[in-house]
Formats: sequence, structure tokens, C-alpha cells
Amino acid sequence: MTHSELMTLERQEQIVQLVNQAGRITVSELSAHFGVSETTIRRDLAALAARNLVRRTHGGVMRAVPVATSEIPILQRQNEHAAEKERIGAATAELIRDGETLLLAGGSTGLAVARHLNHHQNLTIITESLLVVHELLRQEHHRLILLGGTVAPEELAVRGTLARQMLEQLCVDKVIIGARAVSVERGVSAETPEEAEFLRTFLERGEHTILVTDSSKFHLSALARLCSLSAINTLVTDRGLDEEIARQVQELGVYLITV
Amino acid sequence: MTHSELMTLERQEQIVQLVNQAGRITVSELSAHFGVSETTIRRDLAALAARNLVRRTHGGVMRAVPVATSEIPILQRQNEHAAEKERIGAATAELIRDGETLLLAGGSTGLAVARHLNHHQNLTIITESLLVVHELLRQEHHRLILLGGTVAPEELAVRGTLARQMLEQLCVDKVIIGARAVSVERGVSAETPEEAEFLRTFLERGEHTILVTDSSKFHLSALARLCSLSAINTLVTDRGLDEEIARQVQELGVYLITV
DNA sequence: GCAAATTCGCGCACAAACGAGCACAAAACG
DNA sequence: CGTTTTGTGCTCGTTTGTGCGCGAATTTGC
Repeated sequence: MTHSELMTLERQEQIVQLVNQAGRITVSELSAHFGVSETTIRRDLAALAARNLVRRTHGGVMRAVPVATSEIPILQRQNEHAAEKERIGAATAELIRDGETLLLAGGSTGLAVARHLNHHQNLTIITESLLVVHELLRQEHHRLILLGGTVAPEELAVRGTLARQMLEQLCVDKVIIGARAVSVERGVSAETPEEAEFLRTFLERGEHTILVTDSSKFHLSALARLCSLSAINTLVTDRGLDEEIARQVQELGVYLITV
Repeated sequence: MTHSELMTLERQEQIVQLVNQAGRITVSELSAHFGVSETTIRRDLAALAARNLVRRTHGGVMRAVPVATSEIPILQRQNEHAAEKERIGAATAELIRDGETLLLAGGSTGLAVARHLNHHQNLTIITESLLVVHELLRQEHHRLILLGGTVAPEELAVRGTLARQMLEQLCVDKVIIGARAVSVERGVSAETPEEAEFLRTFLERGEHTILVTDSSKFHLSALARLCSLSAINTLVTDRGLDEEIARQVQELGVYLITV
């Protein structure tokens, strides 16, 4: 009605501020604070949560980044689309033949691939991920090479110049990587430029590159471009992939497997 | 204390914090703490356990430790002379100053050293042991560099040419190694020639070398000679060391610490 | 090794919160 | 001026979180 009335965007910005300040806030508190209905607040929160600016809970929202909780992101991501990732991992393992040498990047989907390698024999697996190592150590019958370098606690993986230098001395049959986002136009993306650079080094080390990613990644956008989709030989994803996108992917010369 | 009705997710995050802080906690304690029914707490714990954030037990939960199977030799060795190793670890940690760079070999005694580094600040720790990495990742406040190379399952550590190459690019303030056997005449020994060769590379990378070993190792003999005792600057061991041997060690110019 | 006491998991009930669809009003546009 | 778009609020059927009770399972104590 009058002067005190805010525009929608303005209100949403203030909500983010309030949440970051207090840590958490309820829908009813926000409704009272801004003098709008709870329905409107819910719409705001849905929009903000979609942009990862806040975390939605029943009754309200919380700060997007948990304060001191030592939750390891990759362990969280493991539980998202878990069933799809498991199927993708199994299908990818079928592409591998006994005795091959693999470069296996340790995203949550790459970890699912590792879990399905226990029926293979005599593989040599190179990875940067401590979780992949942990998984494959349990299986016991493969040769395992871990890249060295600075340990990134939130990914449980090594990063940095040392790892890249080491990588450059190695050559493999197949390279398996994951991605944070995939798009026909914008190619394959990682979360940070550093991660993209690192994975690019992966791609150079092998003949055949396999991208493993669940179909939800096709609706996301990520900051750091890694490579174009046509640089990928084989893409393994789940059946949730849009048919139109699937057609475009195949036109780029990518061998597409959906499970 | 200050919980004017929390939201579910918030309560679960706090539970994780409480568990990680205390090590374990009971359902009834949590119920009283948050002022909700035990049923609700059990539901929270089930959700957290499903995400591997805590480990469920009867009556409560424990900190989630993503370790480690029991038939691995080094984990068994950890239990032999455990008390001595713990004292040796603590005493060795006191030799380290904040901000230093360490090369820490991952024997069972080296692991005990790692456990006592959590009151130091801003260390850079280079290691070949996955167990040391695991321990120090929990402590969170150090920079951690893991050597790369072939993973030896029975030691949970990396070995091989790649690791040695990588090592040659690094320099540190202090080198900490363990041993399988120590003798005044025959020097410091490792289990295999490869291990000895590997540890010798360690010794070359730093100014000051510290040998950590419990006194029982002075009565053993091992195959592969690593170096002479006089190549060691400081030896940390337990009071079980024979006085005659102690005198001889000191005559060799080694600074001896017994705890 | 058995009995008692916890503890657990499941189903049900209830209230709060939610999302989807519809209606209305104000602004934007041609 | 009419039409479209956008933001808002309402209603209603559905989902989610919570607590309680009961039978089953697991510890604990002797």
C-alpha cells in the first residue's frame, strides 16, 4: 500500500540477511516482520532455496552454510540420487575389462563406480580420492595408485601442483570423471576453476574418457567449464535424461548409456 | 539451554556437533537436552546414521569413525605396547614447535605422534601413511600433504618410485620415523629392503631426524638395515630401555628421551 | 542361562506446515 | 483502452514432524 512496502526482490534480500544473522528463522516470524502472508514468505523461501542462498526446513529456513558441523560434502552428495548413482556405477563397471588401467576421479558418482569393480580382476586404478582408495582397499584384488599432494579435507582427496605433476608421468586406458553440471551448449563444468583444471589434466592422460553423472546435473549450471561435451567418448547417466537432450548429446558423437 | 523450539534439521546438526564433541551420547540425554520425546530423537539418530554422520548404538550414538578393518597388521601393532607408544607420541609432540614442517612416517608409533599434534598450530605435515592422514584430518587445523604412489594394503600407506620422486621435491624441518628393530651395533632396521630404502629417502629430506620406537625393538633383529644409530639426532623411547644400552646410545651422540 | 529392565521399531493419531490451484489487484505493455 | 504480466492472498487436500502405545529385540544383572 504505502511507503513501508518493499518490492519482492528487496524483501528476499533482507530475508537472506536476517537468516545469515540469526542462523535460522521461521516462516511466521518472517510473515510478521514484513507484514505479508505466510504464503508469500514461502514463495520467497522456495526461490531463495533454489538458488542455494538459504536452506529450507519445515517451519522456516536456516543459514545455507552450516557453521561448525564437520559434515563432509562428498558424503552428503553420496546420498543424493543414490539409486541412480548406483545404477550408473554398475553400468560403468561393465565398460571396464580385466587388466585395464583406469584413472578414476573421486566424485560421489566415481565412488559408486569403484564399488562395482569388485568382480574385475587385475585392474590398475589411479585416483586422487581417499574414499575411492578406502573402497578399493576393501576389495583387495587390484593394484591401487594414489596421487600425492595437499589433502583437501572437504573432498577427502588430494589436490594441487604435486598431484598434477605426478599425473603427468602416467598413462591409462580409460579416464572416468564426474561433473557438477553438464550442458549441451556449455559442456562439462566443475565447481571451481581449480577443480576444472585438475580434471582437465585427467582427460589428457587417457585414450578413452567416460563421464559419469546423474541426469539432475543437466539442469544445473556451474562456474568452471572443464571441457566441451564432444571431448567425452562415453556418457553414462540415468533414464531421467530429457529425450531432446539425449538426442543432442548423441549428435555430438558421444556414446550415450542410460540406465 | 537456549532452544526456543528448534527446527528439525537444526536439531540434527546440533546432535552431530554434540556427538563429535563428546564422543558418545545417549538418547535420553538428547531428549532432555532438546526437550523433545525420545521417539523424535531416535528418528533423528536414524536419519543421521543413514547418512553416516554418527554411528548408532543401543541407547545412543557414537562419533562416526569411517575406519578401518581389524586384520590390518599396523592396526594390530598399534595395540602392542600401546601405553608406551602413547607416551612416546606425547613426548615427541613436545619437540615440535608451531609452524614447523614435518615429515612423519606412518608406523604405529608415528601414528601415536600424530594423535598428539592437536594442540599445535599451523603445522605442515607430510606423510606416506593413510592412517596419519585420517588422524590429522579429524584435527582439522594443519596443512596436510600426502605422498603419492602405490598403496600397500597391509600398511595403509603409499610406497614406490612415485612416492620417492615426490619426496625429493620437498624439504622439512624435522623427520620422524619409526623402526622395526634398533641395535647399537647394527643400527636402525626396517622389515624389508624396500622399506629401508624408502625411509632412507625420508632421512635425506630434513635437518633434524627423530626416531620414535618402544624399547622392545632393542631386543629384535630385522632384515634390512636402514642407517646407523649415529645418523639419528633424537631418539624417543620408553623407560624399559636397558641402562647399558642407553649409555651406549648417548655415547653415539644421540639425544635420548625416555618416558 | 534366564529373567527383568531398557531400548527399539512400527503403526496410528494429530497438528502444523506445505504446495497447487484459483482469484484479485496493481503495474506494465501495446 | 484492453490485455498481459506480476505479486499477493486464500482455500484445500496432502505431506511432514511429533508423540504415544505396544510388541519385539537387546542388554543387564544375577
